Amino acid sequence: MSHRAEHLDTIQRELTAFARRARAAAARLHPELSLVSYTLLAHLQDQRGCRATDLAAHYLLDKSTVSRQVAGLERLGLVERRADPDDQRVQVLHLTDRGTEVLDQVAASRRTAFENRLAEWDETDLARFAGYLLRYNASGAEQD
Amino acid sequence: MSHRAEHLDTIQRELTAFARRARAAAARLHPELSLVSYTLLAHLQDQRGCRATDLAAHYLLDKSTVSRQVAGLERLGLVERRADPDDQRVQVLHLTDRGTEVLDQVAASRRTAFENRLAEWDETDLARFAGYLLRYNASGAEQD
DNA sequence: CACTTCAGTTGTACTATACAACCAAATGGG
DNA sequence: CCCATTTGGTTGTATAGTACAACTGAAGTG
Repeated sequence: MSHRAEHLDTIQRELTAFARRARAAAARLHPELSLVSYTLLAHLQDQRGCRATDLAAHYLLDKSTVSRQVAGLERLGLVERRADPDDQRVQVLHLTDRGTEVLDQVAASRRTAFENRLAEWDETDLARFAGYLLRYNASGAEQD
Repeated sequence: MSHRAEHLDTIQRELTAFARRARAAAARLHPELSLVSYTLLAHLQDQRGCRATDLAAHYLLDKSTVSRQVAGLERLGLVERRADPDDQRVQVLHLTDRGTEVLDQVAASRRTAFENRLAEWDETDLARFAGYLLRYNASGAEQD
């Protein structure tokens, strides 16, 4: 096998291994906020509110899935729905204060976990690794 | 925020985004073999057979989960159980010919997907990216 | 030989997810 | 202006993956 093919295989294998473990690991670290909930909240914070449909489109989830996730987050008091004056069908989703608080806390603890894990890496390697991940994800967002 | 912290945030965000999408993407590509089944089969091929308990330990899965996954793979005719002459409790799992065939086929198609996605990358970047992923996964396998 | 450990299965429950059917609001062409 | 279509969202139903706990049977150990 060529070097190139070996690298491709390694990348495939290691990304797969990571994907397999990530959800469970996130759940162990934060039983109160699944990986999906976390990303939805983070997106709401980022966008300063958006519609359920936007979340579904962005994360390639079915609208029913988003509907139920949002319902759960609302039940937990982390998200609130506001009417859109221009379109009565639309609910604009926003983080509540509590939602912001929980999200910040979970984000901080995740950040700490990453910091520990990557403590030995020098800045050059971190920068390159971050760059590669961005590049990888930006290439076929539609595929995986 | 320091550069270092920014890189850490990017890595966190991009790995999270990847993890969120990977399962669904794998399922779309191969409805007949989920990401989990695929990794279990690959492990069996790699190890030339092993016990259910080994799979559970290696992938941090509950033994009941593995038991059901294996049952499914056996039902599909991809895996067979052999008695361990030295220990009547143990079932040594092996790929069947059909299992090898299906695994090779799926692996090839996954490889093609990765090749397409990474077609523009030069070999140096591939090698570095592969190295970083290995290093990342090798640091806290127990965490995530 | 009795107690404990180990491999694996089964019962039960929960989460994430999809697809399809549905409802209500908005929009656009006759 | 009205009805057909589109759009945003919910609900019913089904499936997969997972965990935990209770259990069975075999192996090891005092």
